[in-house]
Amino acid sequence: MEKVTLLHVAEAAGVSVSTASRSLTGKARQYRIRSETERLVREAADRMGFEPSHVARSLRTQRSGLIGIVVPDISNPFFAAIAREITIASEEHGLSVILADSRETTSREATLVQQLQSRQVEGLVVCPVGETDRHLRQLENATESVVLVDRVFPSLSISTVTSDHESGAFRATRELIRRGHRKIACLQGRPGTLTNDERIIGYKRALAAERIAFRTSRIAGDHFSEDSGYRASGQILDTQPRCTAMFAFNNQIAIGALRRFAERRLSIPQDLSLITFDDHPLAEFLASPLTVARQDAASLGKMAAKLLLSQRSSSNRRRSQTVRVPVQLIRRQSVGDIKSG
Amino acid sequence: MEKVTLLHVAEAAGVSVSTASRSLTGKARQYRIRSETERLVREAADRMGFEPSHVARSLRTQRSGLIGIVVPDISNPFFAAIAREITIASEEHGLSVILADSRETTSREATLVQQLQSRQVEGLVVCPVGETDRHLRQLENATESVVLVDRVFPSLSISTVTSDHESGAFRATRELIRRGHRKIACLQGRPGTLTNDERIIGYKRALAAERIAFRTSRIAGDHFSEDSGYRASGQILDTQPRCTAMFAFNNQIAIGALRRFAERRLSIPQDLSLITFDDHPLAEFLASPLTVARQDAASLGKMAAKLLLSQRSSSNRRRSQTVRVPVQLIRRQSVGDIKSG
DNA sequence: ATGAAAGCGCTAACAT
DNA sequence: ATGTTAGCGCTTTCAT
Repeated sequence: MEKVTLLHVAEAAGVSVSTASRSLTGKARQYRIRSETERLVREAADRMGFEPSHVARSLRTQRSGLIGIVVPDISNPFFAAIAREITIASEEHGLSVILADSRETTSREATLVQQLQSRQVEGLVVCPVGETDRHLRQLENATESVVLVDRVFPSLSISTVTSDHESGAFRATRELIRRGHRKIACLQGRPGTLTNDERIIGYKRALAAERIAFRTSRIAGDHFSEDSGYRASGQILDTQPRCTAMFAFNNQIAIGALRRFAERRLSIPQDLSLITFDDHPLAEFLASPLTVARQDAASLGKMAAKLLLSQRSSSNRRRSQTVRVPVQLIRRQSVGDIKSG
Repeated sequence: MEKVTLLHVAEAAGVSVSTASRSLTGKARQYRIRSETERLVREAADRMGFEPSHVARSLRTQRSGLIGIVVPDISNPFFAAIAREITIASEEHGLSVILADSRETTSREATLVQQLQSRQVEGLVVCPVGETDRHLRQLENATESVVLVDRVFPSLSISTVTSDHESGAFRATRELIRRGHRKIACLQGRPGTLTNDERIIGYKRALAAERIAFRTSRIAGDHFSEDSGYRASGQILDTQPRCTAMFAFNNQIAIGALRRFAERRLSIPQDLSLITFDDHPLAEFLASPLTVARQDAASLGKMAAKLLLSQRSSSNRRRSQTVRVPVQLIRRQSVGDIKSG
């Protein structure tokens, strides 16, 4: 099955490549192609199973019709939801999406971004690993439009959209405090990332508001992963036995903690309260339905798409915008009351 | 920021494009480029921020270094796991992956496959919606290597990998029967798909083995979706009140059923038993940890990658292979005993 | 109403 | 050890 090119179709239809091209790309009217001729070309193309080469077209037009998305973990429902919204919006604009998973690895993220760029993507959405922004600096003056989502870098002059992490964490922590908890541990994600550090700030602010001392020893964990959640919760259990509540900084971390609690036969909220950043489709059906600070992933995705597509068309490319999306506290049953005193 | 091409780099380094190309693509040795020259080119490229155009390269070499994956729903952990394994294996072979989500829509699937083909992908893995195979027939004699996964079409001469659905469903149903259930409903997926229909066969075979009559009225549902699971479970509850167990044909359907049960204040397994096809990372932490017929998504992905990559290199392109992956029954607590009599 | 031809950026014969 | 050039398949300007 050798490939059929436009030239083959043109020959079969007895016309030139230009006429063939114009007939097949809907420019027949514009170029006053006889409708009879157009029909001939279309039929030939169909008959021969012609598939235009997007590669050649992209090279010629300098447009790929492609949007690139890079996420740290596509199996995390949070990122899947973001990617989905961007995909839907892009398709509405006749663009297709290519999705890449950096697997929480900065070097892979750098490679993927480069690859996407050299595929001529017209837009690029990156949910960065967040560790460092060195490899993203070049995006500041990229030809394609770029949006950073979630673990963004405010120092870069690139449009960003992320949740209001500080306020979300503040409210989550305050919820715990209101229910009588004073010794609250954080199962954090990757330190140094905006999302992690802002959540820490929110947590501290809530403690301070109630004059509860902050203790470094109540913070554990190093990645936004199930494994980190598992290790961190074990560490807290071992070293801070008087903690009555834990605050998991994302859904993966929460799963790790859940695994640890199950292993130690600890039940929630009787033995320990748990509050989590990020909701999950199954969160309400868990043995103890999770109380969460819910990020609106769909809104994050929609906003990212909006910025991306508006930058693409209009001239406000160089104006980098910043969007914050509110976080919603959803009370379920994983937080219990502590009798004061 | 106009784009820097190889020509610019070559000029800056004071060499020809060919020398520049060879220096940058690691062919310096092969072409006996002076290492001094090579360094010059590399430095110029770095300094100027040269990004080679993959598009031009693909057009010239007729190779894209791209593998395409199409799945019906990337936010389903089952498909995410498959995609991940294929991605990992592909990257090991220096290929990058472009992932597309058909959102359970055949027409979108057809478009995506076409798009990927015209981007010159060297390999294509499709997890079809499964409704019809018309749009996939042309893949039988495609130039790139193709593998179908999950809801495959055995009638096509394309390599396929899928689970042993019949045996999985047989064992799931038998488990229910052994625990004393006789009136067992199926919350099915999309009828007509291989995975659905083979599971129905397994279910019927298990009933027959115990001389339990099969009733069409105990089958409900029409899609592999949460919504279908929600509707189907409602229908069964309303029309088949004496059913003591339900068999959900995938994890999404199970979530829908869970939602329905919660709404009706039905608890599992006290009021009703539930068994599910597909495991889920959170399945064990649910209020009633799910007993499941677990598909080995990682193996499915690995096998698909293996077939894909072996077809690509070797000459056994035209030999289409079929792989079946075993399904494992995992007993947790969502299935309870019914006293006989 | 259609054709010829240039050229997108790269690689790889084929020269030196 | 390096340069020249053809050409991948398409779109589009410029002719006619």
